[in-house]
Amino acid sequence: MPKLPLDFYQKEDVVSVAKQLLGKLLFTRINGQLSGGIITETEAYDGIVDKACHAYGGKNTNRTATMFLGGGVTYVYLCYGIHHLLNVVSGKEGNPQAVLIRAIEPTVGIETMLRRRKMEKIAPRITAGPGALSQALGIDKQLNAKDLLADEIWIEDGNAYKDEEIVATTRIGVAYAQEHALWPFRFYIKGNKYVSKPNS
DNA sequence: TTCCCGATTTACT
DNA sequence: GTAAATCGGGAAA
Repeated sequence: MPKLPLDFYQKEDVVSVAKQLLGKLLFTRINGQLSGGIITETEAYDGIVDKACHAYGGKNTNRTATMFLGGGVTYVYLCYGIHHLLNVVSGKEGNPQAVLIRAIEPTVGIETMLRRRKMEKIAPRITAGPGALSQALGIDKQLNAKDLLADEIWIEDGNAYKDEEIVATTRIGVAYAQEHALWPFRFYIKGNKYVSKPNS
């Protein structure tokens, strides 16, 4: 499958990008180890107007500078001192929008993922959840601000899902964002097992 | 420089 | 169901 083109990421509508990323194929090649799978769950972070977004209010710091880049690069950061979270930056340069990749369904390099996660057997929890997904794919801060059209981490075209096959609900872990925590910016594929929280 | 806290996961009680 | 792990960013001083 071909990689997604730059203009896919540079659309200004981050919610639409988040929905379209469902069913696409995310891959990493770390130290020659290829692994990846189908994106099953995403969340949108809508730049300066979104209290849950790190760049809310136009906050541009060492960390958030990555989100101000043009769409088509990664934004990886450490959360709770333990977990690396993978985002895809979208929108035009200067507009700090991003899509958090929360879960994938593994298709390639499953042995590699099992080893990284110290698991013996495949189970949905291997890549269901943003911290778990990053660990399985070998993602850490070294992969921040990488070009998604290069050969270290990239996304290929795949399935497109219709609205009725997508569930839209509230984001997770952003209660501090007050009323914005209620925005239905989390999307996942209906019925898929590789989703970070129990379907409801 | 100090202090507080997080876009989470996992191991316990 | 609840809590501990763990470190770097960001705001205050």
